[in-house]
Amino acid sequence: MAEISSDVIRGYNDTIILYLLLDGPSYGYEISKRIRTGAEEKYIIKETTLYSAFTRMEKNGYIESFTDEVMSGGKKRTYYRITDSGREYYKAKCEEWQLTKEVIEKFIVKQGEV
Amino acid sequence: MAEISSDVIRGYNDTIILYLLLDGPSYGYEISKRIRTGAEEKYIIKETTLYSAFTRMEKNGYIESFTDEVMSGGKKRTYYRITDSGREYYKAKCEEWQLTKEVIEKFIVKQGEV
DNA sequence: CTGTCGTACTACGGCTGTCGTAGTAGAATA
DNA sequence: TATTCTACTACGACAGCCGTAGTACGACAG
Repeated sequence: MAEISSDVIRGYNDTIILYLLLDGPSYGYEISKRIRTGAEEKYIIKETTLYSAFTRMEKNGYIESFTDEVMSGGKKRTYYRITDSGREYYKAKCEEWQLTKEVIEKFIVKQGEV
Repeated sequence: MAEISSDVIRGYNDTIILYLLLDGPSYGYEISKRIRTGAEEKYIIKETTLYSAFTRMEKNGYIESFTDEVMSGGKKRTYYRITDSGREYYKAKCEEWQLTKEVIEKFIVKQGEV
């Protein structure tokens, strides 16, 4: 049974997270679950990957964080909100994806005999 | 102008090379040019990336090398030939690609407003 | 009342593949 | 005589993913 390529996802984890933040602010644990269900269990993001993506994207100005007052699960939730710059980045990534896909598919054989 | 994502390609350079070797043995410089033209100049593989891919794939048994007797361009050409194991790997990668693409596209908005 | 599961993270270090830079070497072209 | 093209090789840096582990609280089962 084929697995997702984490080397492809590599370039798109940030994009996936930003997509989910378009609906409004969210936090690690929830994003993680929404990725899993959104991908129909075919892709489960690793916690470390997810949280390091948050740190990186905040540094780059694509998202902003704010902390919940209430404790949830023994920790304070850190929420993230997408910025305008994040929206632009997301858009650019979507365009890039179309191009990248086209290129790769010139070298991929669908179902045919190899 | 959007550029190809080298973080996506990362997982597929090996696959692209193997695809080109399906036609018969070839060598670095030629593969490089065939990638560039095959991708309509939208993707140009870096030499270091290409040659390190050869080394890796030979180690993994996906390709075999043999050296040309004749000198070409001041160096002896090293040809590579795909193995059965390489063909299997290529096939698996093609299937993986379909799945990965599906997953990513659940989080990508086409042309729509963001 | 003790242990496991779920929530919600943080820290650290290793690995892989890509990439920049640089060098070698001969033939061909200007 | 110099640049371009061919055909590589070596070295080291870097980014992002991932395994492992630890912290901390509530809820629920046995």
